[in-house]
Amino acid sequence: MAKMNFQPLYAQVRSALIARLAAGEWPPGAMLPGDSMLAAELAVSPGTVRKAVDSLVADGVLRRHQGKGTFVTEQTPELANFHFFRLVDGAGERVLPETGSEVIVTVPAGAETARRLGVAEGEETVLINRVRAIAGRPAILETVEVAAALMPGLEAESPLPNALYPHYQARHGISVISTEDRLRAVAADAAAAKTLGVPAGTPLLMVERVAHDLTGRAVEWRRSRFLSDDLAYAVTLG
Amino acid sequence: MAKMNFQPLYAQVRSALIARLAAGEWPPGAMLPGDSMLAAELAVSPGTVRKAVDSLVADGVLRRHQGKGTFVTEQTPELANFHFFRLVDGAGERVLPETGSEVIVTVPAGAETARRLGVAEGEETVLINRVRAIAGRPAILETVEVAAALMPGLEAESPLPNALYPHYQARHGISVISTEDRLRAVAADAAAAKTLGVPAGTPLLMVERVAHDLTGRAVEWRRSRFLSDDLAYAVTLG
DNA sequence: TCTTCTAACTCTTATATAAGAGTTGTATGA
DNA sequence: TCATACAACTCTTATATAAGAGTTAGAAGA
Repeated sequence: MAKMNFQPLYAQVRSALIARLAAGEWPPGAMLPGDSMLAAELAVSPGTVRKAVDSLVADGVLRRHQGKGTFVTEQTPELANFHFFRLVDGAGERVLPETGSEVIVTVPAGAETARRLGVAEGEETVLINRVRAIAGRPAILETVEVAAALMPGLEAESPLPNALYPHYQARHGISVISTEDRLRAVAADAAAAKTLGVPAGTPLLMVERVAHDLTGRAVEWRRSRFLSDDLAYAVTLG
Repeated sequence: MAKMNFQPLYAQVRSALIARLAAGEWPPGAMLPGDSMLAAELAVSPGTVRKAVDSLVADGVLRRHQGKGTFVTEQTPELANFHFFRLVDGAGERVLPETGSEVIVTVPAGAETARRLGVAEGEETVLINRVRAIAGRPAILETVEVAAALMPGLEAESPLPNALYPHYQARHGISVISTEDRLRAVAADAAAAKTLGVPAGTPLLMVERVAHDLTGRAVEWRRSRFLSDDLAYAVTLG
């Protein structure tokens, strides 16, 4: 029976768990102590632990398996594609991108990048330019920016895998759990048109994304342009 | 201590509540019996009722107010705009549309409309064509289709309010609680370009949407085209 | 009449307990 | 050695209880 200072107990337990997860006490894929074990350790009732863990499961940070235990969600290409890659074809079936060309450079952060990532302007940033293909046809132009200090050595890790979030987690301990996406329609400029093999001015679906980790920190700023004649970005609002 | 046949008890309670809500036993804005009252009525424990109601609150069907009670969510223009209208301006601030012209006709359902709405091809459908403005400038072209049988008299209710979902609920007892949106980039055709005051071929953000009510039924098929030079569709994935 | 206090109701948080169901490793027996 | 049974652990579901906090209406007093 701990007293509640500012937040309810279960929210405090949740915060404590997030802190320990962020500190790496339980790496991705690891099993947490059982509910009753955690409850004893934190001196709260099992029901309160369960409520806190439930919220982390809802956020995708943890997952439970009856009879086995509670585990830290491990980013996999499948999971990342299912959760954060929303493209479907004309029939509504999900499509997966294939790797194309890739150029990685380190540059000082521009004004917008600095604002999106919450770093100082001019700070070192790794910039990744990729072309990705759908069904063998170049269809996605992607620009990814990450603070260099956050993921040291990223520039040297080329070629990067198709799904970046599992890579961030496995190599840099950064777990992306949510994104803020903003979608617009833009016209293909000359360079984009040439790369995608379409006329200049062709409408492209632009997705601007800021990705956040489990502490809420912005960790990636990404702009993707999609050839959307047969592709669409699908999302459910509820 | 009822035995669980197929589903856990709390899921059965949830289904029972949905059925009674869909039957109109508690109209929008009405207050439900208290948790303990419902528990006694359904012969389950208060904790089980709470779990069922919690899930309906999470789905936006109900909302709780400490000290007051649990209420059926009432669609309001504010709520509908906040939940289902995702446009933001360049600064990330939400924008609200203004009403423009509107044309309503009744037509037989085409193949795609029939498929989206789950009705037979050729069935009577109310078709609404609207132009909506942002900051005084025509910026949205919208085509809305609804099965005529679902909302009798809709055609005669012109002019319709800006937010349609509150109108569906208030006048036809249809509560939209989720949508499936698909976004693409398209080029403005001659007619669209003229209406929006831009050159033909200007990229437009196309949002195709199927709206569902609390029983999961498809109730509206909508296509909106947005002038997205200063506007974007914002969504959070988590 | 008006203000204040109280009672009764609501949801919220927290605890304790128990039985069911799925998984895994170990001990037992053939 | 091998197969089976069991024990110990996990999450899941369900119940019961209690105290805290917010709201509202009405009773009591000035």
